[in-house]
Amino acid sequence: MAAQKKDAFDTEDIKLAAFAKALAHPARIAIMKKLAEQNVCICGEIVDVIPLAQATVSQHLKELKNAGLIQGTIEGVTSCYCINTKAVEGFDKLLTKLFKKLDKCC
Amino acid sequence: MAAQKKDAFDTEDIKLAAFAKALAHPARIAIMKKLAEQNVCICGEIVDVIPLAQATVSQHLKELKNAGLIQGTIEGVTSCYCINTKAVEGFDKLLTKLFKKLDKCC
DNA sequence: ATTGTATATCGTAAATATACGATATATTAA
DNA sequence: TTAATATATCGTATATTTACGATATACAAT
Repeated sequence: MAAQKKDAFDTEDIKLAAFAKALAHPARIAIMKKLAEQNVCICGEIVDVIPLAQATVSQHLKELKNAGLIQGTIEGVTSCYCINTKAVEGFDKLLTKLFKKLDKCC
Repeated sequence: MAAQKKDAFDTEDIKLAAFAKALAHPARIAIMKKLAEQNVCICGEIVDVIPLAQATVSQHLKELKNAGLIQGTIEGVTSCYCINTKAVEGFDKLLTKLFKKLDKCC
């Protein structure tokens, strides 16, 4: 029985694609790196490092947050972001699984 | 000396984002998986497995090709695609580097 | 109370992505 | 040669993304 045309995508593929989409912009990669470097959650120094307007950076932060890759909490007048390790691990897991498949091939 | 605002993104971040973008759609994840499963390069059976019109699948294939993740060659009336292992390895390398950073944090 | 600062959100313009039917192209089969 | 088949490309509609300035919000400092 060969693989048949389905009427929808696998949930796993959708999840992985969503994670990939979250990283599909250099600004968001740079944000993740910055958050990792800082080790502890940092706030809007991110804006100072990303070559985009404050509003745009805020938008990118929101997208990473929506994807679950980062968390944000308000601390007084500032906003603190940090990496959501759990989610990143989930992402890593899905990717490793994919790459393992890819390695077996060709 | 703190990190300063740059006028552009890191080349590496741009590269990684482009790879991520290539996988930022469930159809393209599914295509990669299918190509990996088939082990050898396969042709348009992909169309039979992806829940999208032939033209749309062709478009997604083109994007994966443009990103360098797959290669395509014409074999008579059919078209054969296969995974570009070199590129996938490059992607994996960049990602591993990123995730290593992320793991150190929080 | 007023001012300043950090950040999010709004409104919006422009670019890109997604999807599909229709069509073009190229090869094989009859 | 003609017909059938596989696939790419075109044209196009719609949705989403990206970016920015302007504005709102909310706290801190004066």
